[in-house]
Amino acid sequence: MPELPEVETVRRGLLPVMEGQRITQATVNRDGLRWPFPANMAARLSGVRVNALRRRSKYILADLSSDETLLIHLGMSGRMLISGQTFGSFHHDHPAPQKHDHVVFDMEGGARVIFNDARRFGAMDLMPTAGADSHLLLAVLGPEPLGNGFDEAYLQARLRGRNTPIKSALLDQQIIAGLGNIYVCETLFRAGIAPQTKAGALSDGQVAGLIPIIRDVLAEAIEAGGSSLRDYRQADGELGYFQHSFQVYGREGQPCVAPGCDATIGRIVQSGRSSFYCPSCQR
DNA sequence: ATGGGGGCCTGCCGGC
DNA sequence: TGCCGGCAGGCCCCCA
Repeated sequence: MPELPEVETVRRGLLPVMEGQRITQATVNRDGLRWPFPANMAARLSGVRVNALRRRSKYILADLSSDETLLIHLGMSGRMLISGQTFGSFHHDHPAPQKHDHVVFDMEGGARVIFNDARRFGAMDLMPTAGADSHLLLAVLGPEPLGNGFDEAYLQARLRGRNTPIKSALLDQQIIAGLGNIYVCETLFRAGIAPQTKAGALSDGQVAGLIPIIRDVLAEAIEAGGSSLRDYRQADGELGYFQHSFQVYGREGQPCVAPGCDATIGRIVQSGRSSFYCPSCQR
């Protein structure tokens, strides 16, 4: 589902209706998603203010006035749907409840935020804000690709000697946090590196070259409001449009976009995931 | 330690 | 129209 750019887009969409506002009532419609929800989650979320809405990798973190932090993961199909906003004289009414509306936040400003997740691969948890970084799901994550801790020396060190394909290595959240299948495919195309290449076989120059490419791909996707496939929607229900910029993802059998290249985009399966690539441009 | 595969869920799409 | 197989943005867990 949502990779880093989509999660960042969702976070930005939620900011105006959640940050600095109180959750007047949280409604929890099932026991859990991927894992059981923490005890008394609805009560612990009702009546508290959202002091800050942050992102770490593909997780949204809401720091609450109760000194707890709410962790939200969208899994593959999770969406945050917003209603009840007023734009000038236009009021956006709340929609009728939908299948898979698992958690509902009614905000003091009148907005309603609904966590809807058909496949239930998503997750929510609550933890003390003071120890949020040491949460089991967050402590193991590698650096943020758009942050200062992600540089040539780091990535070279992490890939050195690794026998796994570079495709799998870049999907490994412990090496770099936030990339998913789409943006790894697009990154490797731009880098001209075949997805099957062993991570440890890349030259230092090739690894160094990946850094700005990863940053560019992610920044462009955030700028475009993410990518919208079957399940993903921006927080306000609008569609992101980065999917129109895909050069290889989902383009099996179509011509390569590189000038002068007459090859067709191929697809192989690695670790159970589809890798799209140009067999001519990527070596 | 590392790498690969299974499984979790539901929905959608294409083919017959 | 209906059924069935294949596929989907993530990621934990188990096994070799």
